[in-house]
Amino acid sequence: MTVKEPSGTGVLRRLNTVAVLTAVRSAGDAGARIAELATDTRLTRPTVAQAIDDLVAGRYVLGIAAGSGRPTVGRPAMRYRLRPGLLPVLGLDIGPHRLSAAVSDLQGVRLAAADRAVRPPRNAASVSKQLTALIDRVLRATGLEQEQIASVVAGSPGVIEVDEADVRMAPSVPGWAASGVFSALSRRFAGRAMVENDANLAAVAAAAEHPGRTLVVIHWGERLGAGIVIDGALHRGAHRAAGEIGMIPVSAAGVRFDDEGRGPLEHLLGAAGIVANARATAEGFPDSSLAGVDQLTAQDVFAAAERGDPAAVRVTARVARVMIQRLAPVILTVDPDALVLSGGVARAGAFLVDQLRRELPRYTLVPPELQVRPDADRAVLDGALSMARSRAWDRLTDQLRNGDTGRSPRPIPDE
Amino acid sequence: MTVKEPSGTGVLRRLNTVAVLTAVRSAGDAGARIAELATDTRLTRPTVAQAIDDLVAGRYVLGIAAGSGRPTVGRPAMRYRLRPGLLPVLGLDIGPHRLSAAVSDLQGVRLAAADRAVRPPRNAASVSKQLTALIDRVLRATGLEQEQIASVVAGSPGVIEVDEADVRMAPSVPGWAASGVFSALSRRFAGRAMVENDANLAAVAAAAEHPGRTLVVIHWGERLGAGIVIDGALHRGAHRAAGEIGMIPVSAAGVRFDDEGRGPLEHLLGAAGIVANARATAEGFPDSSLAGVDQLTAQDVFAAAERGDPAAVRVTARVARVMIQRLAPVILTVDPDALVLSGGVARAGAFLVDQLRRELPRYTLVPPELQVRPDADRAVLDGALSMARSRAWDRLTDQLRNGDTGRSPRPIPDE
DNA sequence: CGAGTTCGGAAAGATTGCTTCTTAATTACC
DNA sequence: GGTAATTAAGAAGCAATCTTTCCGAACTCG
Repeated sequence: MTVKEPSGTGVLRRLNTVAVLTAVRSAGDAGARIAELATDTRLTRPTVAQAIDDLVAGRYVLGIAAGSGRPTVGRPAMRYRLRPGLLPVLGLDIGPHRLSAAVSDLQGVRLAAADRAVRPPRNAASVSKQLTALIDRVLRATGLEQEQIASVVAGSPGVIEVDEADVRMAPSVPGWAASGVFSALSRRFAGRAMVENDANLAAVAAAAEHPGRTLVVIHWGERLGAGIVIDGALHRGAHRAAGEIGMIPVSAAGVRFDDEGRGPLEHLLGAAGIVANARATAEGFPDSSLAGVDQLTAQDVFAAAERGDPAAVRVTARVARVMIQRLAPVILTVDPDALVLSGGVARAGAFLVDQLRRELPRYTLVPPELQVRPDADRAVLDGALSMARSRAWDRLTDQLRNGDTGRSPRPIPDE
Repeated sequence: MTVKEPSGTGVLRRLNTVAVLTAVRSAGDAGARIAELATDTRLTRPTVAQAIDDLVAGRYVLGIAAGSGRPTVGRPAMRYRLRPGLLPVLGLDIGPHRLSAAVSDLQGVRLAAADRAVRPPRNAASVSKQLTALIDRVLRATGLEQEQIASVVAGSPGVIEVDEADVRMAPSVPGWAASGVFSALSRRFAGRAMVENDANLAAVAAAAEHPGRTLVVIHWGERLGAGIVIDGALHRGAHRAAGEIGMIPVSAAGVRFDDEGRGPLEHLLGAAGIVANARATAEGFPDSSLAGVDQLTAQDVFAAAERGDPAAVRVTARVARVMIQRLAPVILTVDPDALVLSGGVARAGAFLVDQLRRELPRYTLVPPELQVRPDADRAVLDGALSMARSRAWDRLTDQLRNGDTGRSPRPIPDE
């Protein structure tokens, strides 16, 4: 709708401004001197200085007097860094049992965080209300208005389909009315909110630690999903259904959902499936510590295996073998640098992981490295923040690239 | 090693020149008028004219006088198109039984093609010699010197590993000494030659017909492999081993190679496996047309199934079911727009394809469209040419973007 | 053959980045 | 404590580019 878009020497200036801003960003908290930015961007010093002036005027960049420490000869240089608090973003983890929220700025500094259990009823209206209260709480903690939030990303289980700002969920977590929650969210943060599969967000969190690599990130807990990262970028698939490994068929029956809406492999290897397996196996081992236990969790099974309990060892070994066997086609297809284990099972302990490592070479051509993310329960929230930061950054650079030089009007609201 | 690289207003000009060249390219054979290019590139007419002058001087672009047809009011405009014959590239398909070669220009016009059977012995020296003769033949047919070939891409079965211009082949096609062949090739076309897995090249050929889409391209014949195309780009994997679906394990035994170097699924569903399966099944059907046949091929089995032969129907249905069942994890992982069938089996006939289509929804969450490429045997060569063109184009635009404006020196050798 | 239309070329104006020179601020050394 | 050395920052002149604008060229239509 722009009336006209002349692309004269102005584009060059804007391009250079973005290049300088990018260089400033990658300099991190310590900031960078103009001379350093000049070599990084392959621009000359006066050009960089010009761009920096604009960026400082636009309140994107902060100049810090040399003063502190670092003894050098010559006149001390000003250093420039991204303004702390620039582009605050909101990340959400909307699980069936727990809601988490956090705010960070573009540099990744966490400004506030909060979480709470989901109280019944779990219908859309109720959950939406609880989420709103949680968001209010974190915003109040940061002192930010919701208009200042540059981007919002929410994670939730299930296949997420987006149709013109409306969100539907494919079968998963029965009764889990995420759809209504998300439409409320996108009303509140118009144009800035998006939803993403929780396994995908866990993958984004892992991708942030392996920039540019190719990963298969297994989100393994009550449910089972995978996030596929190709050369550092999340792969969503043509229908936003990539990585749905919980649906992998394990028999000729094909894809069926169990009573809880779980796919075949998810049914077999999800936490519930592992417990069921353990119960059945324990019957043959009367003196196993698993026998006759009432409240059994997958954690208990893995812990018992690590202690050497024979039934638990048997179950765990079988789980590992089946998992790798069924995962083999995924690994052969993607050929990742690493296989990352996230989700609740990632805290399972060494025995399961050792078993997985042992089985990997048997079923794959080029076994990837197996890594475990211990902070599994924070992965989704971390990924949401990471993705929100990316989106905010992309929008900012796009803005600067075409039109808004950042120097004159359009003041950024103060913190 | 460039002494210095100032990036003044010159970069802007080079950027615009590339933009104009890209617009000219996408205009195709008909060419485009300067005014059209101006709107396409969002540049002004004088700027485009300037760039066109440079490009014509650099012999990248050809101006064609309006003359022919197309009656319009006003002064007829010059039209500009890529110079025919610009950046000739060589594509090769180096199979165990047959060598194919073709030359095309950047626009995809095929300038020459030739192929020949591989004569024994099939060692590196012998095959290399035969390939050299074939290349000489196509080059002679085009009248080009080998220095004028802008890029060479060769396809061959097997996992291909490149180490500093040296090529090794992972186990596949025993005795198939492609390694030596490729090092000879890269000596001849220094810096311009590369090798690629044949399944990957078939995928590239399919990708060219579905720009920007996500595809799983099954290369199914004597051997079994897949090429993964993500958003239009070939995905090679971290170890260049992506899409090796022939290695998918079909039993707890894991990945084993048979006597012919085939992986488990390849052993089961490759052409040889299908024939073996048919032989075994036919024993229970004495009046089947497959019973007692000496020289049986997979083609024969599928043709018989189409005629309604009960043994053949049974075998084909089973093949289809096993294939989709084993392919399900791949599809669930990638979530492609389409599943493309290429290779010899793609000519199998309607019955197999129908069976495959029928099984797809049973084993996948979002069944992709199943497409068949009938020109399966040309797919590898087409893909090689397509990839070679991409590489030549990328190198050209890179050159133009930094340094070589294309206007003054550096004359392109005449056709 | 003239009016209308579109294309192609050229000159003037404006913006940008580069080069170079000069001034400023700090440390090292005598 | 003063001077030399060193590095940073600012300013002016220059070269290159794109844009705007104008005018001639070429062709069709009536």
